[in-house]
Amino acid sequence: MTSIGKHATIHDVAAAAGVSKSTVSNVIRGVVGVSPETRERVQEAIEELGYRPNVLARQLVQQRTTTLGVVVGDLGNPFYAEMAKHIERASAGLGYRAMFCNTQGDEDAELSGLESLLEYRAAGVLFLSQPADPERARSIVSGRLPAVFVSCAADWGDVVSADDAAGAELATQHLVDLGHRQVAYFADPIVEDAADHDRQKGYSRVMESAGLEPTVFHWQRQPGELLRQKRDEQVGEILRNRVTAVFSSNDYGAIELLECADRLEVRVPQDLSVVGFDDVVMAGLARISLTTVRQPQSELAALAVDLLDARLQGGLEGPPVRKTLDVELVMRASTAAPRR
Amino acid sequence: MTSIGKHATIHDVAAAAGVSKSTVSNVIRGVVGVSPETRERVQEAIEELGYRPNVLARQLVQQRTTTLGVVVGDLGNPFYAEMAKHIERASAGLGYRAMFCNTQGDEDAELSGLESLLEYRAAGVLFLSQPADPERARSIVSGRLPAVFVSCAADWGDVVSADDAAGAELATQHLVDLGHRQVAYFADPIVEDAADHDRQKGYSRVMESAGLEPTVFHWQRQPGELLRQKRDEQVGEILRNRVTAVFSSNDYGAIELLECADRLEVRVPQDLSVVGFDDVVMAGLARISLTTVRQPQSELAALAVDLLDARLQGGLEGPPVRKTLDVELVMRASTAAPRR
DNA sequence: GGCGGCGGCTGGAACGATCCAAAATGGCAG
DNA sequence: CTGCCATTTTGGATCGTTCCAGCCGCCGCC
Repeated sequence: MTSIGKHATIHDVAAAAGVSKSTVSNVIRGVVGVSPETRERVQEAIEELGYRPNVLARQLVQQRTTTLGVVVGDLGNPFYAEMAKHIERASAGLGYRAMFCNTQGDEDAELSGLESLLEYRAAGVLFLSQPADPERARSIVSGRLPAVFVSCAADWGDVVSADDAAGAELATQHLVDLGHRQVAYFADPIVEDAADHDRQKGYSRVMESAGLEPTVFHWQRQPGELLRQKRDEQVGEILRNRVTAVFSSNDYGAIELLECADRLEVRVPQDLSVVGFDDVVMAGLARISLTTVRQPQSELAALAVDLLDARLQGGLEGPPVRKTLDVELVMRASTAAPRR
Repeated sequence: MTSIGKHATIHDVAAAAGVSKSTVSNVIRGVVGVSPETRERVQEAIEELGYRPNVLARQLVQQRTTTLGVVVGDLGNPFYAEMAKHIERASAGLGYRAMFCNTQGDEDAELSGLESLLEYRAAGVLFLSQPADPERARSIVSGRLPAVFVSCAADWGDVVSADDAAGAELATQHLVDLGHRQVAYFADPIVEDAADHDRQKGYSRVMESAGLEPTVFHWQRQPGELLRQKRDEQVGEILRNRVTAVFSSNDYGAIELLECADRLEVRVPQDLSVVGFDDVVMAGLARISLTTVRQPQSELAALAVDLLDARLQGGLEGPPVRKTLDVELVMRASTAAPRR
């Protein structure tokens, strides 16, 4: 084996069809002004040789690529994996190819990923999560490539996000309407980014206008997997503070919370109501049945790619743009009125 | 904005440092025989201009790329998403970049993805799931690029997989040891590939040597999302057949089964024991707590990339190789002895 | 019959790197 | 002062495309 059989070039096709390479080029690009017979002959030669144009050479001479860099925090997190899928599909739909950089929240991985994207002359960059090192990321990308932030934010690129504040208000209001007075907010366990910030604000607003006191908790960030016990302690702590409902910055954290509750034999929703944010597929499983705020994932992805495309095509100029999509509260079995 | 600020080239650096482009090339490639002072000067110019070598140009002249194509069925399926993450990491470790093609089980998407990989002159292809159209995939890839099949199989490329048969035996034996007599096998809902086949064989072997009759079920394949009701009917059907335990081809299907059971108010594990295969992260959640067979995902990924690297470096020649990794039974709360 | 116009085709210069052969430089011995 | 060798540097060919300017031959018109 190992016969990595060399690829046919445009010259080979030209020779086989008895025309010049320019004509072959005209045929594959579908320009007008090639006679039907010639076109036919060239197509046959292409078929015959299994010729595929070399994208590298094309992009080199054209001075632009159709590669979109996608920086994603953790493909193991269902929300990101689902977003990645949608981004990939949206990119392909507009003729782009997505190149993923999974950073695992690691600054070095993020930086080398970004450098690599520059070396590949990516046409633009999509951030699916707040950069771990925003300053360096900015200095590497800004001014060179257009950047779009999806479900996170920075002032040096376009932003596409769900209406985080409104979603948080829906979620919090839902808990307040159920009769909860002690409602806590749990920040994202990994990165407390702009999305997190807006959700927290929405939460606080509703709490205050209901005359209640907002309480924000932060997961104890620990390296490695040892955080389980730490988390149980934390959750035990908040329950002792007579918290009866929690709004978590996202489903990932909410499901983590359900885990803790199960271990501590705290019943959900009887002893504790939980609301998440994202509506990942898992949240809809009967065993999880998490009340949450649905983000329109595929619309977010499509809009983000459209925006990047507009920047690249020159259809959009000027300062960064900020687009917000509506969200929706999905009520499931993790919320109920507090026990008297 | 839109100032997609042109990238500096090797010429710009050469001019800035007052040397020839060859010298700059020598510096960035780290070849010996460049005087320290010159090296220093060039490094400064590179820094100054924010220069990054153009990978496209390099790969064009070198006639090889470091791009690995990865064909994956559904990034929304946690097993694939987790594998994708590991593949990405393993690739980066050996200096490759992964390019994902999410096919969503669609033949057209798969074919255009593969064509695209050829156009990018990918160095090799990794299949994370059996191709939807094996014949065409073969004709496009085989003989041109080395291919590695991870957790699936084909005779025209190297195969890296968990010991599917042994895992299936562990799982089935576990159920038999618990006292189950009516143990059914559920095939993969999406693709019944080579991995599925081996698992089924392992299941049958244990059943027969225990003097029990193997019963294989196939999920009713339906397009769209209308299958929920269909599935409930199916599961109702098998329970009426007095099946007390099910071994599912993978966790995805097993979790689907748990869903049905919950809807039908069939208690797991009291009325029905369920074992999966893969040990996706979700299976370990307290709410799911699925007994399953753990596949060593990161080892599989690392081995697959190593193998592809060996093929590319010429360290491995000859006919396709088949590597198998050991698996392990993880006992959780979805299995118990049958009720009398 | 000459000539302008046009459709169809072609040659060659880019693009930005690598890498080899050859040239420049410099030190030292005869 | 010359010749020789080792070290450092350089020019140029090359990779596979795109795309522009120009060429060729044919047709019709005056």
